[in-house]
Amino acid sequence: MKKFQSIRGMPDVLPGESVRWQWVEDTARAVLAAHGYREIRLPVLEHTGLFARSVGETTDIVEKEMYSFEDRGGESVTLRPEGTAGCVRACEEHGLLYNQTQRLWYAGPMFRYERPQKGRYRQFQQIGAECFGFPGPDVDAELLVMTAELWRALGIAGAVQLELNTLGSADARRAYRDALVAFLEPRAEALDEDSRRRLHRNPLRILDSKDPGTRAVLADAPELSQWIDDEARRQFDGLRELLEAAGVDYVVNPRIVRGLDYYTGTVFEWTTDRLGAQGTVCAGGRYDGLVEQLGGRPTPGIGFAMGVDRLLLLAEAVGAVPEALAREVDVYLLPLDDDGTPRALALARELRAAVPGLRLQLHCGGGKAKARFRRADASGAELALVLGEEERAAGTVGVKPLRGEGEQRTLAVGALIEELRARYGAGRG
RNA sequence: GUGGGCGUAGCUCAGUUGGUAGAGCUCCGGAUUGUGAUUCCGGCGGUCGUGGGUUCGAGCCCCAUCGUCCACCCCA
Repeated sequence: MKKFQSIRGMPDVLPGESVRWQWVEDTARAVLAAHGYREIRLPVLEHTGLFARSVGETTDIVEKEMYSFEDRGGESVTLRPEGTAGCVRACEEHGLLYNQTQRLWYAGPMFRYERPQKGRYRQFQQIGAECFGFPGPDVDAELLVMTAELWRALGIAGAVQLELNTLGSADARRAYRDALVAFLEPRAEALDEDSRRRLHRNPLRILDSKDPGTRAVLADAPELSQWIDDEARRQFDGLRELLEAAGVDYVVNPRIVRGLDYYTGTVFEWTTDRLGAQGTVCAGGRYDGLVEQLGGRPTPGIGFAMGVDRLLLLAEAVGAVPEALAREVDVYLLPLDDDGTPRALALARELRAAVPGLRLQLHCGGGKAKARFRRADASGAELALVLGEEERAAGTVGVKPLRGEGEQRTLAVGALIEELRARYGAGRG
């Protein structure tokens, strides 16, 4: 019979890997909570129109990467390709932006129909944060300081670099766009094929082209910086001062334009050179017009999203993943024969109740003593708790170290609990 | 969507000019009727990604297809 495979670009996270994901997610959760950000949980499916209107009709994401389909009611729905649009929608729908500010975060899978490659999957995990009602640049700085803190907590601070740019107000951006198109149109034949295609769809992306011919044409092109309005300039300079005061290093990269239409003003990317072509690990920016665009009152906003898949790859590449994650079981309780199962079941329950945080795995599946100890070893546990006929009769437990030196000892249950509390109890060092 | 590399046991991989498929690890059993990891012996495990074609004969050559990896593109 033909076996099924997972859908292309939608990888499984296997046991052994999943603890690493939990480590990244738990660390991020802790940092976000420490900064007063609150979690919002959002659906994975939204009306297709939401993304067309926010991300932009002519962006690559909307044009060719969305998982869109008709539901059974004939309505066009889309598996979310990013989180900001749904977050704004939810905030508006529930009045979260009415005369109040918000600092929010969310996590979950996003979907884009792209050609999979290292660090790029069709279903991928993002953690995002969004702030509403703050004109900046103070929250902008807070967000970036917070991400820098997360990189430190994950042990990847030395492998990432912050790149900043400002796109100016929506009007400024539009004016620059027109000027750029006016400049490039007569020189179109010197551009590469991709850039010619983008000329009327998404001209700012041409600035990012790697084609030598296109780069030569761009050398004399009008620069975005000359179109930046005073307000955006003031914001950007303010942010730079705050970052410098906070000791967060950055470089200004005028080529960062971002691929989603809703960005205005400050934009940023955290990048690394350790992951090949997929070097952006976290990116975001200001989107002061988005709430209004989706039918709300004018509300300033800023946010970012980070790719959990890529952060994990990066942490692995620089050896930042803690060794301690390898052990998922502390102790392995094995009755030596099936007659010991009832007592083992009861003892397991007693120990777990007495030692919160203890990870105790009970032997199941029978077998001879030899096979049981082999399974104890394979579980990764540090200690085997042995429950044979003798121990049962005496009301004791054999305690055998499975790693390193040490002889098997026989302890009464009370003494065992004391020892397990000291070694594995919640809050242990 | 475009270009290229790679698909052999659960895992990592050998496999000669085309001649009926191998190793290590894992797993199971034994040496050890209540003691793992080390040692020794034995065993299970494969429609060689899938479907066609060429050939007396295909893991090997050809075509298609799927998957995967890398780059472009795009982005987190």
